[in-house]
Amino acid sequence: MKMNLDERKKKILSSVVEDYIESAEPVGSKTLVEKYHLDYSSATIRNDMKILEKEGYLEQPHVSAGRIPSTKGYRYYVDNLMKEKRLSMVDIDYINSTINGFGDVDDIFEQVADVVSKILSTPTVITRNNTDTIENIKVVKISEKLLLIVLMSKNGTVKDCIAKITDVVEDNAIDQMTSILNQNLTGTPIKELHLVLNNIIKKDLKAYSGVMEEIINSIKYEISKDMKKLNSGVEKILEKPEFSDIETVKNFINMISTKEIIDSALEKSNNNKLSIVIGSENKEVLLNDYTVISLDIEKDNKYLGKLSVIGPKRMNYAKTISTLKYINKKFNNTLKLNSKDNKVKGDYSEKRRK
Amino acid sequence: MKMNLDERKKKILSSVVEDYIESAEPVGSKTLVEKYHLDYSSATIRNDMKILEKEGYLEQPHVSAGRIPSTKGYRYYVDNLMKEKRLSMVDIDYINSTINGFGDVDDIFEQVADVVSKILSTPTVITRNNTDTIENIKVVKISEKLLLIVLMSKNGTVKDCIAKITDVVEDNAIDQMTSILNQNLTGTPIKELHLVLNNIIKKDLKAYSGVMEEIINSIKYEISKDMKKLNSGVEKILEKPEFSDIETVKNFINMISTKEIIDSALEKSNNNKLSIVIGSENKEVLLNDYTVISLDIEKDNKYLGKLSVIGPKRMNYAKTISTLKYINKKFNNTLKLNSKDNKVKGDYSEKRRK
DNA sequence: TTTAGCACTCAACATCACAAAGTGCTAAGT
DNA sequence: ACTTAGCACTTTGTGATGTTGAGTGCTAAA
Repeated sequence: MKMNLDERKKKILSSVVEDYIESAEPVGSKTLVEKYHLDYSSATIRNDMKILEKEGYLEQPHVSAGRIPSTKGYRYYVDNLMKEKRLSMVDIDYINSTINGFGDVDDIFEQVADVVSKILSTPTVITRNNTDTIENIKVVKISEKLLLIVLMSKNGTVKDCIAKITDVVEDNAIDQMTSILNQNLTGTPIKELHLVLNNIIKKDLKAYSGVMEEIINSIKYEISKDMKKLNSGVEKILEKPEFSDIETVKNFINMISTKEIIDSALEKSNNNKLSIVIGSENKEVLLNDYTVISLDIEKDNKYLGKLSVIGPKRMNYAKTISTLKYINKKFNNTLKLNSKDNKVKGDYSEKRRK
Repeated sequence: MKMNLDERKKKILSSVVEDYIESAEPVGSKTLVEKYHLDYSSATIRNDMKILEKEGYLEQPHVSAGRIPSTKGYRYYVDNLMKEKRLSMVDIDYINSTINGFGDVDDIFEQVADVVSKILSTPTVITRNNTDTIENIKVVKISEKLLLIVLMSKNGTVKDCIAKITDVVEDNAIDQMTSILNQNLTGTPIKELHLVLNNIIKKDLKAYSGVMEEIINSIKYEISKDMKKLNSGVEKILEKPEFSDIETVKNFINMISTKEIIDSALEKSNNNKLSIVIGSENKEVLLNDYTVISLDIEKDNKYLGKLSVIGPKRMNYAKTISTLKYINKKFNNTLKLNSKDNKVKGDYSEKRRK
């Protein structure tokens, strides 16, 4: 049930939001008249601001201060008032020169997170989708006592780990183990791998159990590494004026260091590819002063993971959104480039999918 | 030219350091008499403290405050007065249950850094030695369009990366490339790999240049990833009272986010395996309020890297040192365990060393 | 419906006084 | 010659008080 604001109120709300995003100071009626060329007197603006406050779009820190946007105010601004902004050439160049397509999907995620963090001066978090499934496993003997195990996932991530073995293993034993692993694990979601591995060791592989146990333990260790990665950018966000209070800083650092909070922040909240969760829209109370903007990364309609930006409610929504939209395009191109190569000159991707 | 302190002065200095480490408050003469059972009046203590201050062991924040240790004071304490403390059973258990020996040397470094960070509530930094040399390279075809390149180093680190290729490559071409890579790269220090790779591509490998270029680019990307890794623990250190000032917090976060500063902090400063650099002994000015304690990790007299702890000057030296010493032992056992296995039942390590 | 004018409120800052902690020095004690 | 009691002195921290300035809400007039 959204109130229909008249044009003047929209202009006022939008100006308050934009001024506050820029200055971090409560915005007064006089500032608005002077800076935003509203053709009304400050008294008129004041009346409207009062109404906007009653309707819940604005808040007043105290009676003799200007107004700041409420969560509802930011929401209205983002949904109805904000003008899309083109990303600057500098930023575009920076993105293009940094995303180089080396490495697997994981590596590209990290490169992207790093770029975004730099452009927006804000911490970013990568969440990889753990519903990804195992596509193929290879075991390679790299020396007498070391096996390299390579796990390829359906969505193009390659994980690998080293198993140290104590017994001498014949090449054909390795081949057999590899094929048994593949028979059992192909199609298994990575997050269930743990269970399936335990079953294998009990059921099928008594014969090789010594070596197999090493292999399985190594895989377990590898997949236990976290799928979420905080890409710092913390040092920059601390320069913003909302972090002039020591408690805020500590709470923030604590928050982004706490896995559970980040988990909850990044729960999928709607079906948009670009999700914006503002202030108190966050379920997690500690996040109520922050905004989390997440971009879902997909490939061939498969969800690969997401890239999230965490900042104060007073973040530059327009720039953040245009950056993420550009990144999305870039990401698709980088991934598609890989696929196209495969389709044109060989058939890695088809093969993987069959 | 170290002044010889008499017993009473030693006791006073040691008590001031220990009380200040515990309380973070300047220590007064009365506190010393009461809490540390010095059998002298506060006036006597005051006289001695004055002398200790004149000699540079103590400082006074202002005239009506107690004393705090100077860098020289901490140094004297660490070198002459500190009593070694056994690590608690809880901590020992925690270390033993966490360091599991999975993964390669890199992984073990990370596990160790994580444990130390938790036990000491302090940020830790891992520095891997980049004078390590390439021992062996393998190229494995993991699908039509993906090659896995495995780099094994002399000191037991395994790095690997994926190369996406566009041309079909025969198995024997891969074998040839592998052997050319090995001929050229074996013995090359990792930090010079970059240059050598450029030479190879110019000189030897025109024939495979397309594929080879992909391989080489992937290797370059992989080795460009940083050898230093900050293992957070920042959230805990911020709770310490020295971080009640907002500027201190920001400077600290900035400092540990700045690669160059960390680099300089970790420069080898002496020949001890356990190096302790206190406050203004740090070359880097921004580190003058902090102490960096680093443990060199070696295997068979080869320097593998180091594990460093960064904290306020007022850190718990005794506990930090005993933790690191225990970690050193643990680390050696874990590495030796690997070697022993190899010696007893096969010969991976000898082979690698020949 | 808009606006000028004005009384009112509140945060932020400065000023002041005072208590608490701890020193340095002097003079007396051992 | 060393130790100590006693006391004046210094400085920080805290709370009380006053002042300033920004910005509002309301009233009454346009």
